[in-house]
Amino acid sequence: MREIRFYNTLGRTLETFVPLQAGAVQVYTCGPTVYGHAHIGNLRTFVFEDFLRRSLSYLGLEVTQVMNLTDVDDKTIQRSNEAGLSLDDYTAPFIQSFFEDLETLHVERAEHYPRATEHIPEMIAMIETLLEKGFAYVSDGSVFFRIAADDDYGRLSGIDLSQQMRGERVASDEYEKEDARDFVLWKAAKEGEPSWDSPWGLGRPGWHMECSAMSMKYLGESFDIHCGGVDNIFPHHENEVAQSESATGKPFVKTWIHSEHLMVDGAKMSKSLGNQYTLKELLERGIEPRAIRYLFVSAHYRQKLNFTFDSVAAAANALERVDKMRFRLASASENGGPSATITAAIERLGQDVANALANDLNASEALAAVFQLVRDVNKVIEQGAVGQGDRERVIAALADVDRVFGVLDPGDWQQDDDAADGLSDEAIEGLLADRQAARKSRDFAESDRIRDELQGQGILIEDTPQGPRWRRG
RNA sequence: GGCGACGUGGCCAAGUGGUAAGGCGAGGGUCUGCAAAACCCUUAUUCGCCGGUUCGAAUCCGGCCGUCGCCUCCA
Repeated sequence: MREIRFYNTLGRTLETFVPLQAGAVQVYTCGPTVYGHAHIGNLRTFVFEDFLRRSLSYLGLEVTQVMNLTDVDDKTIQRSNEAGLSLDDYTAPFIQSFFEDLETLHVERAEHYPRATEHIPEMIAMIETLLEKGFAYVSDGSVFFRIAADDDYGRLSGIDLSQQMRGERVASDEYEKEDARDFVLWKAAKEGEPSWDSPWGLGRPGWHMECSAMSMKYLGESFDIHCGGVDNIFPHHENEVAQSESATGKPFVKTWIHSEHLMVDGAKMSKSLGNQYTLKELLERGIEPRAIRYLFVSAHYRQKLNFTFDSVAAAANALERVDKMRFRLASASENGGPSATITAAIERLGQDVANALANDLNASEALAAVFQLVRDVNKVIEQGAVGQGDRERVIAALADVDRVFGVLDPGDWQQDDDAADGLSDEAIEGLLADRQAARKSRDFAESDRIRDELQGQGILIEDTPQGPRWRRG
């Protein structure tokens, strides 16, 4: 098996990745908090995690992925109250919307999507363990993690809180903490809030606790990879490490992989700038989900990616380059045996893609390999040297690497209504025949009229020495 | 203030000590009735700036300039 290297936030180095169990890999990915529709920044992260999942699988590992749904926290509670709905009724449409977005962007399903509200007993059990071991304390019906008891707190994020806040004893909100640095594991219920019964009275879990308890339930006390956006490094993931390792005495996560943020027009997305697009808003503006996925996948995950309408347009054009090669190939005639050039190009593609992915998911290099194939195949087509079985072999090679990218086959992204409206194949063939007749009699006004008519219907025509070809654009 | 990331052609972007991938865009050519498509060629002697290490640096070290992120619940 090829050596896989990842950049581990824990230690901030590129290191060889060796799964805890040979041949299998466990991945926990922080999911959405379902108080609203996901914005495209959230979706970049989810698409990246999908890319990671597909890459691991492509490299021969069996993946078990868990993505949590945070369906109880300050925001979900506040907004459900404002809406006059129960927590479940309030979050349900956003959960549905989240899954629709994933589907639109062809994100593969994770193995588990645990919901916080369905794992309260596991969280309570873990908090009890922390209390028993002296890593937590109860205060006014809430439970806090005692950071002073955790020697290596700050290992993941590199933040040294002792310099900043130790001993200040700040009362945060209405909760009383021993130390300003301490974070909440269990929040006592306030008036009118949804709550669960616990040894400390009615309340609800803290956010960090949700992820620790659910990841351990599905992946065990120690597992391979934990992902999330960079903003989660501190405090969320730092706190997960603290509470998890304090509870079990074992290493929690081997490799932490964090993806950078999506920017919009060069700025961080924010409500005030009005650049917090949802996927549905972009679709309404006529942007193809396929181009969005390509854009997200084409940049390195640890690099900020600037989303602009120009950049999605460029992404769409890049995809078109692959589509056009496919199109030309499909109508190329076979001459002689398999092309040695194509054999070599296919061999090289597989190697280059796998190597690029194994090197900290270098998507740009992997895609460069795809375009290398496109160039090589184009040349063979141009030379009329496409041989027996070459067309199928190239399509199969593309399909093989597309297990990772999930964008290369336009057929996968066809709108249902595409074939329904517009001209039938037979009608198009008929018009093309008319056009050929007009061309033959040098009636170019007529032939151009037919071409324009077809183009008006979204049918693209290409004339070749072997005759015209067409496709739906 | 603390911690961290980044600055590569018109735009996007790879590169982890050996002499600048790839995509978009642009220009020229071939082909074509004209287009379109494709193919070929061109588009960074240079990688923010200044020093240093080295036979050799975009890649390592130091300084400076600039952009950005995190610093208690935002992917």
